[in-house]
Amino acid sequence: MTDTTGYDIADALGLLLRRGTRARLYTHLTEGLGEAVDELTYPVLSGLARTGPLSAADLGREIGLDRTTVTRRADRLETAGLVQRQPDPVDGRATLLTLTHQGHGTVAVTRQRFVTAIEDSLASWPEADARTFARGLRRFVDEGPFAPQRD
Amino acid sequence: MTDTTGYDIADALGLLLRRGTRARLYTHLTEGLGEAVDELTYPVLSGLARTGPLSAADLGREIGLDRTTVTRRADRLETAGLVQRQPDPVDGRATLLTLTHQGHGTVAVTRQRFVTAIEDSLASWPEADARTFARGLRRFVDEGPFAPQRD
DNA sequence: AGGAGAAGCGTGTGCGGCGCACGCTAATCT
DNA sequence: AGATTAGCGTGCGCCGCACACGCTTCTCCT
Repeated sequence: MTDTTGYDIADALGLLLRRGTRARLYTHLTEGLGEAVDELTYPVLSGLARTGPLSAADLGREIGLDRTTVTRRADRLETAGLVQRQPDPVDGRATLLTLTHQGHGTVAVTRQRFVTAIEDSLASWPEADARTFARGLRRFVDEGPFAPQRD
Repeated sequence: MTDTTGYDIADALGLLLRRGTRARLYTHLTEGLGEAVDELTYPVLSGLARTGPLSAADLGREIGLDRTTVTRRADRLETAGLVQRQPDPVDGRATLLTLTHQGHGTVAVTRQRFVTAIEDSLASWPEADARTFARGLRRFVDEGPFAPQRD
């Protein structure tokens, strides 16, 4: 019999990467967190959480957006009190984007919601299967064909 | 010790769903297939491949886009010879969007590239592990918290 | 040491994706 | 048959995005 492993994974990933899936996910994760947090601004927020204080240009490189786009999204988040700007003490040209306390809290909430949703869906799995799957997924994503930028 | 399964999966999925990942994937899959096929038009193409001939309105519901957006993307694909319009024989108001022979070919190429990339990245895995992972991923996506629209 | 060029920032502007709203035709329902 | 519903194309307006400009600050070379 022929091996369908690649096709099975392709189907599953295809579904996962669909627009509707992403939209539903964002809607659920950011619900009730204020209108400043949406599918557009969240990557700025979570990028900052990942990297720590960063200039708009650097953050743009990190998340694959133009510097000016990052600036304007950060404007909204700053107005909402989730992000703060401060002059870089080391470089007088640069402005560092930083998460406020509330900003950290917002990221923590969305991340926790994400984890909870995953754990709920894994609740019916034998624990060993769940662990195996988690390890496999991590490996697949980390060394996968299109995951991190290696350049 | 605490269980980190949910966090591991969340991290991996987070990386997978990032903008940059998606962009790199689309770039690779659609390379050299003509400028009509890109991240915007491809969902129309693959949606049609999935469902068969469909009206713009129905296809819009399928892929989560406004009817008019689908119409305009289909215009480009039609110009490029990948999609064809024909009046619905059953409903005089409707226009069915259909893949041309070339359109089917384009979808086949991208899908094959996707499968190949996945299989390449799995080449170093023990075959049993790869199969287990594929089964797990399918299950996770199918019954997962945000996969198919159940409404 | 000082001037040139590079690198940071904000913001004005143009392009393009998106969906609402309009006017139309065809189907359906009473 | 008339009214309502559902399909289509297309003209807007809105907004995300990045390029381009002018400015400040750093860095580097002479």
